Amino acid sequence: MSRFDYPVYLQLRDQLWSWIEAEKLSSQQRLPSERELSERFHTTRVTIRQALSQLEAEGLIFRSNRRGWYITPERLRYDPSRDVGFNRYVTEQGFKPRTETLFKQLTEVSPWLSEACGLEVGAPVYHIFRRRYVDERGLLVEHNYINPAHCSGLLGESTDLSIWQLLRDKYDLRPEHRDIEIYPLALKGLEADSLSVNPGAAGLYIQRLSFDQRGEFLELDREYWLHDALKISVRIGDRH
Amino acid sequence: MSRFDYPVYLQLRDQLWSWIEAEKLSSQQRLPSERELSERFHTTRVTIRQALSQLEAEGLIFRSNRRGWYITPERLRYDPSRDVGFNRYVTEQGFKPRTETLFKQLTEVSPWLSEACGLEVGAPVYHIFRRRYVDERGLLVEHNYINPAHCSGLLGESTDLSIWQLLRDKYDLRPEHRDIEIYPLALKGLEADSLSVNPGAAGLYIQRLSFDQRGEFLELDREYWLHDALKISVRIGDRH
DNA sequence: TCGATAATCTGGTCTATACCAGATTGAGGT
DNA sequence: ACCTCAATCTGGTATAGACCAGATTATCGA
Repeated sequence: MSRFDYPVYLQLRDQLWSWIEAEKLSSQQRLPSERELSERFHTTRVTIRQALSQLEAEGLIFRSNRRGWYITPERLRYDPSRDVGFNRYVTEQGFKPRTETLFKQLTEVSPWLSEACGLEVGAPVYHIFRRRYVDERGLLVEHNYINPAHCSGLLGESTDLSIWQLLRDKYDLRPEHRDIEIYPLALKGLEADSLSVNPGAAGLYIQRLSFDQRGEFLELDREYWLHDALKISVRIGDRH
Repeated sequence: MSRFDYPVYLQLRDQLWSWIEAEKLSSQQRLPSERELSERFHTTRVTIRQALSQLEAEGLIFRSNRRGWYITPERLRYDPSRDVGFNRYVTEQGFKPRTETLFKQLTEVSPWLSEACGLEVGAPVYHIFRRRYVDERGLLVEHNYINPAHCSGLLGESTDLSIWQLLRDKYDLRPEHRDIEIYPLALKGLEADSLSVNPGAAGLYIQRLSFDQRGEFLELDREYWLHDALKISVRIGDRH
């Protein structure tokens, strides 16, 4: 009952999968080099790479720039509708969070940002760019564009923790409603570089546009996640 | 100011992008064959394929099994929290919807389904498997698992339209709350075959677990979308 | 002991070629 | 005008080899 046309790279995929299970490789452990694998499985490097890419697409393994292939950790559960800080929900799930602020600046509203948030082109806006880690693997980068109207001096604060918490506790600002957009995309340019992945790597884009109690634009959040890093989980229509 | 290490396949990507713009190729139009492109751009087929894969990952083009490369249509906007049928919101956006029921059957609750929905293993459950098209491109396949308790005879109805509408109008069943899960995955097996894509093609998984007015399990919906087919758009916390 | 440097290892890119299977096209026969 | 079947075109898979640049490791000198 064997399928004749089952291609070699898929057979290799299966063998690699079994091998990983047998060796009980766990999160963040490294696989042998491509050259070693291609010898061990009697094929060429090109074909072994096809099999590895397959497992990468399936989220079992990931590559780290010119260092090797590693076992992908469990997906992080994430609810973009809840106003809970990154650090908190990562910790809740038993992982170790870390946030790096790559830059923060006061800048001017660009045309596309104006389109999205309603502020006039050229108006002042805070722009924060951060990278977030879980167990020391960089999972996403995030652009925050914040309306400085009611939170001047924000950039003087530490932004390595929750911006949401900062806005609430220090400036009494909280999102009243939000527009959320989610879609798969290819990481490239700044986002790919910041996450040390090759251009074209699969990613997930999450955008949150928040308005405060007054109905004014509060914040635009643009998150670029690795495709294998998260599982979005939302509960809707529950009163509890 | 040229970057020395900008790889050929990314240069080709840029050239192809420009070429597509210049030719004003539009939705669903076909590109020249890989062999022709590799001659035209003075490179090998392997490298041109890398460039094409890049554009595929970015969602500009898609491949149709051994037929060629085509321009990807605009993404469909989709709100999984709204109880609006597929046909309606596709039409609203100016596209042409179509649904194909690939099979429907009364079957038994499997262990993983029991885990998800709370019904006992072996209990009866309706299982419907459908494929959905937009402008004659198959964008997703969908498994519906429905609790037959309050809608016996459902399988006798036509399931090429909205199941949600059927449940509401004929059986007075409506989802009261839902648990939604979303994450990127690789399409494979039945789902990849049904969408005529290669195993490992990037996809988006959307699961909706619905409970009715009584708090009883109503329906489990598992959708497998092409990665470039949709843009999820949700509004949260708005009273309008 | 430490820091700089050289050797080595890794995945990333690229060429050239070959054959296969599914999809499409075209020629011929009715 | 239609069907059939062969030729052809397409992307999919696979081999064998090569060189590059970044990352890591080993070595050597201060």
